[in-house]
Amino acid sequence: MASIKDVAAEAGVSVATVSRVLNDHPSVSEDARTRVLTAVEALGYRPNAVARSLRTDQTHTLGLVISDVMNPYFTELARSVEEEARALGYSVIIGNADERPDLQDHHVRTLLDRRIDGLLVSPTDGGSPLMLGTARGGTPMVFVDRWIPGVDVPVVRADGRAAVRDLVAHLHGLGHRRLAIIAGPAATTTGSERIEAFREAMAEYGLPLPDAYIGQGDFQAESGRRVTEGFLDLPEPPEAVFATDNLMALGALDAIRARGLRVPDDIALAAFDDIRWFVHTDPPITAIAQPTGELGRAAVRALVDRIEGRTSRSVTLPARLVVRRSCGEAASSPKDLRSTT
Amino acid sequence: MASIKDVAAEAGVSVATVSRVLNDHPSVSEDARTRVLTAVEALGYRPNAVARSLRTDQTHTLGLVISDVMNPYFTELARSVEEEARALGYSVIIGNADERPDLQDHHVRTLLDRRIDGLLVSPTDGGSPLMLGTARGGTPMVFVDRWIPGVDVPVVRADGRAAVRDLVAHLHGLGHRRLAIIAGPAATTTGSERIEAFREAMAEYGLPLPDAYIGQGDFQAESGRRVTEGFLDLPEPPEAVFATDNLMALGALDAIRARGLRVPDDIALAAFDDIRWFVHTDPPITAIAQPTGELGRAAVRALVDRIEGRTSRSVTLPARLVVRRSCGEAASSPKDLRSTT
DNA sequence: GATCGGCATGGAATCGATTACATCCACGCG
DNA sequence: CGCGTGGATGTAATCGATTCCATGCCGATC
Repeated sequence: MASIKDVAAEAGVSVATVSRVLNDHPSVSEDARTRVLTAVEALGYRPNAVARSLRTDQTHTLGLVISDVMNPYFTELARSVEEEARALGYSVIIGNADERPDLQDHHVRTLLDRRIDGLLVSPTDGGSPLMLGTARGGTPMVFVDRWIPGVDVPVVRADGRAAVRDLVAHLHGLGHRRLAIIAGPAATTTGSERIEAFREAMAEYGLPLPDAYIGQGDFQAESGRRVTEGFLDLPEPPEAVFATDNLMALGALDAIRARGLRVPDDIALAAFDDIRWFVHTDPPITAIAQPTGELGRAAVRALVDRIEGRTSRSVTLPARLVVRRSCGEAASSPKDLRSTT
Repeated sequence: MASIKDVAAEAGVSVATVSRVLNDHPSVSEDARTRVLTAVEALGYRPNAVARSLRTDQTHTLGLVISDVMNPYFTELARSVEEEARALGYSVIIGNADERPDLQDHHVRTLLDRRIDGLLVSPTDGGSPLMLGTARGGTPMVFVDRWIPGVDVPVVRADGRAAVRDLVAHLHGLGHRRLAIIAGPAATTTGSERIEAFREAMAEYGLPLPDAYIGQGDFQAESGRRVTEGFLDLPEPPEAVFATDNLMALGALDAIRARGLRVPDDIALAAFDDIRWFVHTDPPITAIAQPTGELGRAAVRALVDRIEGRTSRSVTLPARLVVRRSCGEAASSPKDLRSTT
């Protein structure tokens, strides 16, 4: 592979001049510029990003550590992050933590070893020493979706509180009184926030929320199935189940099907995170939709602001309830049959 | 951030000795080793991967250029690639081409600029000059899922030919005679292979395949919708539609729903690529399943073999038909209600 | 006691870029 | 005509590692 030295030799100038042309420094003669560009073309020269990074201490790369790539919500997030980053001249390296703190640490470490310019994290847990150290240690960082309390890092997320209240209102309006929830890990902010919002909304409607109706999941499908089976085994099973993420909703659906029960006739189901497949499930699933793409883009903008020395602030966007048929009584208009992209 | 020089100073040895300890070179005294390790610990030193890469000309990084991350099939592929790579000591940088040749080229170029050790590609098209040049230029490379004919690069893929024949047999057995196909781009090998296999199978069963029943899609949901609308507008619409990827199947489902038609009563539907959501759609969709995880792992092994100087060969694994209810007449056993992971 | 082999270690070159500093030259002005 | 100014260019230091080569020392061998 041709190096800058080869280009310099070919063009009959020094490497400094080549470098100046490449970084369009003002003081280069027109003659030198064309000679260099011709040589670049002739040799098919491409600057070595590794060498450049070593010298400039910038990699133009962002790290994205995500809780679970197989979760369509995070896939979409990752996609929008990459798009916005590309638009701003950055590449993205994605690390999939698979909801495992050890894997999360592994990815943070290798990303730091690679000297990424900034880190976007959706933390799986309350914060390992490594994560906390990184946040304090000056690496530009932004939390997206989930965050770690007590750490001075901007957070870009959706607030589902109002939407959860709308959901409870919706269920209440349909006559459901015994509502159960499949919660996410308490160590995650989204996990605790969603159940808290649910609790408050239940209280608001004067509905009891017995412990038996609070199932502990881990944001993976299998836990949704397990918890739902527990609900169905109760002497008095709930009339509605609210899964706090889409994968657990999928697991819940599995469990309900396995018993030969029907949604929503036998039991209602709703989910946090709206994904396009929910339109096509049997029945279409009522869900709380986050502005996923906007979240990803805002997170990148906040991070790049930080990297490039500007200040950046936290961003909170609203989530909204999308009513479909899984809680009973179809919505009046047929609009919900459309995909929600 | 502490550098090797700081460690050397702290330990009272030269940088050479520090480097030897870190790369556990045999000839280092026990004394020096412990002094260095203590210093490393004390300073929280981590080697700078950028500098190391510049010197050794190895990044321990693989590039993965994928046609479309939002496609669950590729998401799963990416996940298994990352897992196997991690097990072998490599990181992965994913580039999402979004089925766009220009984006694909963009990612190949930036990956090469970063001097990745090897490239895994699922090409969107027949091969840009850049892609062909890279393949010829000695960068270790492996094609996965799709490939470019006439290029000397190992291919890791699934062979769907037998499964497509099984599908046609299945449809024929259910009494369907007018079968239509939503094909992928002819420029992709999977696109052309699938339609060819379908054609052969149709011939085998003595079924005609008029041009009107061959729709041209692009592996994205929207094209599946458009093509299916065309089918439904025909004076004699098909009795069954075979979408050659999961997103186009989703689009087809949209189109069918929009007309108020029902699957499989009014029209049968089958898809290439089995994804876990197909179990939960209304109705569950009959699909051809690829051994996705195994493909990803095999591809990484082949690539790493190449990188590390061993020889590597192409791998072809079989795909298989998973019968559900979308083509009519439920399968006899209820086994298909399980998730296929 | 001189020579030799081998181990531990340090000095310095190197990878491919960027960039501070020095140099040179042309031009304009007093 | 001499000097200052500024633009174009080259030399060399630098980033943080790895690694070749030279050196010094120790014990073994003759």
